[in-house]
Amino acid sequence: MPELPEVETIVRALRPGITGKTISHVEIFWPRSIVGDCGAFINHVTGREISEVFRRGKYICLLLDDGGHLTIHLRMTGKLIYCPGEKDKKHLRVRFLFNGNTVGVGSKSPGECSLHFIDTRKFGKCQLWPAGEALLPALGPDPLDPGVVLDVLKKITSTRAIKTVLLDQHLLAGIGNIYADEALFAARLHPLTPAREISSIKRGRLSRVLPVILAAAIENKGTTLSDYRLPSSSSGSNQHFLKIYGRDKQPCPNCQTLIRRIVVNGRSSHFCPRCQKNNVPRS
DNA sequence: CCTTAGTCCTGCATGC
DNA sequence: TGCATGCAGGACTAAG
Repeated sequence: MPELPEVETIVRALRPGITGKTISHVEIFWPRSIVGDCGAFINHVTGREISEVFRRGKYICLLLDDGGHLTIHLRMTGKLIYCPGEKDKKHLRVRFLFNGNTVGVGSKSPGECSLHFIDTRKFGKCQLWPAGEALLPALGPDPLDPGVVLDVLKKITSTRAIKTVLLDQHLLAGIGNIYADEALFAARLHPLTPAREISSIKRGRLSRVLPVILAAAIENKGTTLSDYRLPSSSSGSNQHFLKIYGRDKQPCPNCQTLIRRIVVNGRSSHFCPRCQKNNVPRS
């Protein structure tokens, strides 16, 4: 599942390839991949030049030359792939064709390239935000911005589990299941710890490790567990460095105690029962 | 304020 | 071997 580091990796790869290019054609193969009316989407987007490519939480954002934005959320299985040929036709949902003066990646002719939005489970969404309309207004601040995580954690008065809070995109934008578990392990916090009961020492610890873990994952070009790929269709390598996520019943890298998996807020959560002690009744 | 269940989907794992 | 079942999961919505 693409989270902040995966989306950041994709944005960095996309930026030199499509900035300054014009969207010459859009083809929609699964209409529900578009938020709102498909015809209006095509009409607005076609002929627009890409002014900027950036990330906001888990959203890939394209600033268009008319001041509007095109956002893409990959959810679980979404991918943006340059010129993948015909082999992924089965899961192709939207195809963007670009032309312009910059050098296309994997393109047949100079300045031209196509970008395929491929999404097995069809949960991903493309959305148009007209000029003047606030972009993603409900999204919280970015956990990579200095001081942000500590500020947010300080303000929490909620009794909700810290795992739930980390996944709440209104509070912090971009953290998903993998990096929430990794950060809680590094901070030695049990996922069910009520957020407002976390001591200032542990709050400090969590706010320190979270940006480091995210930055390291970006360095590794993201975590490829199944679907996630770079636009070149190559894999990330951060999966080799995960310490807790997906390691149910395997020994903790710190103390060899067997890692446990529980469900918090409907999401699977992995933790070490010894390193991540619980103040709360029950494991 | 909060939590839970349902919705969207498909591929893969499980069980008989 | 084949078929049925169920599970995962990000964000949103409705219900309690």
